[in-house]
Amino acid sequence: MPDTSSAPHLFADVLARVHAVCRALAAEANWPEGIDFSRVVVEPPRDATHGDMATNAAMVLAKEAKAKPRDLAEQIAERLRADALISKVDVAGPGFINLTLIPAAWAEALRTVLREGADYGRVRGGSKVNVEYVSANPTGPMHVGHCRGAVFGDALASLLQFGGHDVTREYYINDAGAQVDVLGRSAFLRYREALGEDIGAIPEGLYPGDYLKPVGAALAKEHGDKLLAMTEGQWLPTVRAKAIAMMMDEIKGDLAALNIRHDVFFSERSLIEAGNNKVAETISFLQAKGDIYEGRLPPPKGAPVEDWEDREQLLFKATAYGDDVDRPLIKSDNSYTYFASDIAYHKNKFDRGFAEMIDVWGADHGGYIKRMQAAVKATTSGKGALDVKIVQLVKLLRNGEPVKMSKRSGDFVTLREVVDEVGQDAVRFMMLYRKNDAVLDFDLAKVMEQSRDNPVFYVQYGHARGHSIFRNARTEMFPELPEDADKRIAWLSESAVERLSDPVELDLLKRLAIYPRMLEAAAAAHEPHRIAFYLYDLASEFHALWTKGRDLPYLRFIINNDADLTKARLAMVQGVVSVLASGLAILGVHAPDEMR
RNA sequence: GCGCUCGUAGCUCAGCUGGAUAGAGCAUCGGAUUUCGAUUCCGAGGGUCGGAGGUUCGAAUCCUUCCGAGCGCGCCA
Repeated sequence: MPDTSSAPHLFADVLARVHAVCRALAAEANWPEGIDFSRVVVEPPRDATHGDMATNAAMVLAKEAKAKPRDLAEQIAERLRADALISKVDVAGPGFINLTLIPAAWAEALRTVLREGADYGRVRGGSKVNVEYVSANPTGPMHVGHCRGAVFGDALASLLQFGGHDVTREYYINDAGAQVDVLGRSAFLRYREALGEDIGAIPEGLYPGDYLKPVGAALAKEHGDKLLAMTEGQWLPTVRAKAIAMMMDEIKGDLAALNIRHDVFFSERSLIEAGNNKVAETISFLQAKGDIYEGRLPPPKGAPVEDWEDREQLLFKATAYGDDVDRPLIKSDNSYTYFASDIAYHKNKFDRGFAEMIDVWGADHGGYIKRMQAAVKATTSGKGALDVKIVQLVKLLRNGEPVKMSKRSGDFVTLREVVDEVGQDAVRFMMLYRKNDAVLDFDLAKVMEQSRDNPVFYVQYGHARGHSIFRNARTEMFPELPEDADKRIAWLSESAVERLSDPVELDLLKRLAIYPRMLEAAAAAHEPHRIAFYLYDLASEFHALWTKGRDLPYLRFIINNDADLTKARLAMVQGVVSVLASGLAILGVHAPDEMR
């Protein structure tokens, strides 16, 4: 269980009070044992006129308490009225209990934001989680298609980390299949080229990209012409290994351009090393459990398979764990299927202590989820849980027109080209400004706009505007306002935040108070996009308040004849700045002090 | 044929794991507006939440079934 006590915030506080009231009632009225109170939630009501918070306690508990929801609501409401933090309690609709908090509660919420600083909303002491993402084949540089999964996985990992989990970011290197052999042969061609040979056009079936030229050159430098005298069986392991290593360096460079780093790079090949064959081990493990048998499969129904051969083969009983058909583990040439090593890989994750695993895959792997989850169930006896997050396609556009071809590689647009053009912040934010399972339009021109239409700009500008206000306050009123964040926060913590009483100010404070709750929900649902939307809303509200000050001078942040109020408002601005910075940090997007 | 994902305002999308009268931004229409840093603010119209059933106090959300779109469908990874 995560230790939420280390992350105090208003919603958790009020929820605890509601729980306490319910438990007290349960004890007095002799409700049955073992009632599940976890369904009781405290949330902001959809309609703000209903109050600050609402709880469903009465409706959720009515059945077990053998009471009518409205009656039970009245009982709970009566006790909540005695709470000093709550100024007004109403029962409404089918049994909602609407709560209005005393204004000081919001001032206190702001104090919490300032006191916690960068840790506001953070939870400590959660479970171990393995997040596997990117895992692009080491056969070339990353292309745009990889961007989304990379950014999504990275942000999800950060979100879970902030939510208290002990997160390992992992990359699975597919360095064992046929395509790395193709990579090796392609590199060998470049090696001959580097030795001066005219290789002509790259044959069909090999990788044509220029990015393999440096591999050829490196091989030539390292081995001279020695490899030329060998048979393919002799040079392939060497050439392949070199090419994979150099491609991984290339990929790591691409990831670095997006500010992404992994803790573990796990080699598929390492699973089938002689003397330590994890795949064989895993198959025996499953065999002992009775999850493997020799059998035949019906031919696939869809696109006809030309060389279909009905044969007896080694099958994993995936249907016993929720899959639609049983899955083969060994190919006709006696090597393992990709699935077989993937089972071993996920079992290995579990054996390393990860009961919780998250994989981030592209949309084209959707059909693979069931079998993998079946495999995890089987290899962990149901103790491991695998959540697979599918990221949908990204449609790359420029001013609404599809961008297909690349200047550099010819057939695909590389990740670098996109990052170089619009910057990592824009790429990261926009990749997260959509649910992962919805198709995303990414318009290269739009994300460069400096306007409200561009969420990246709008949110970052919110942060910059906060700092701009600090700079103005410094020259106009408080030369002593510290530049250093920690010192500034300490200085502002001394302010009379109770002076913040205008409804629009309180709305902003309420928005800040929701942040930890939003993070909790986003982490539980594995949905980092919620942060992006929250930040956009927060920035909008902040910009709106700023704009109001244009017409209504009393709402400006800097009030020349009222130092106390100004300081309180600066504290509020700091609250906004802190939360924007916190959220952007989780998304891996910079929070600039000024826009240039 | 089967599986997975999606379907919400004219467009692009949210909707806090079942809550109250379904929201926001563009766009449209009507008003206001030279700004502590960048054309902003207020208001209005606009919906069979793809269709039809079901589950219960209550459904955009869960179940069933159709319709439509995308992806996938032994030995590729």
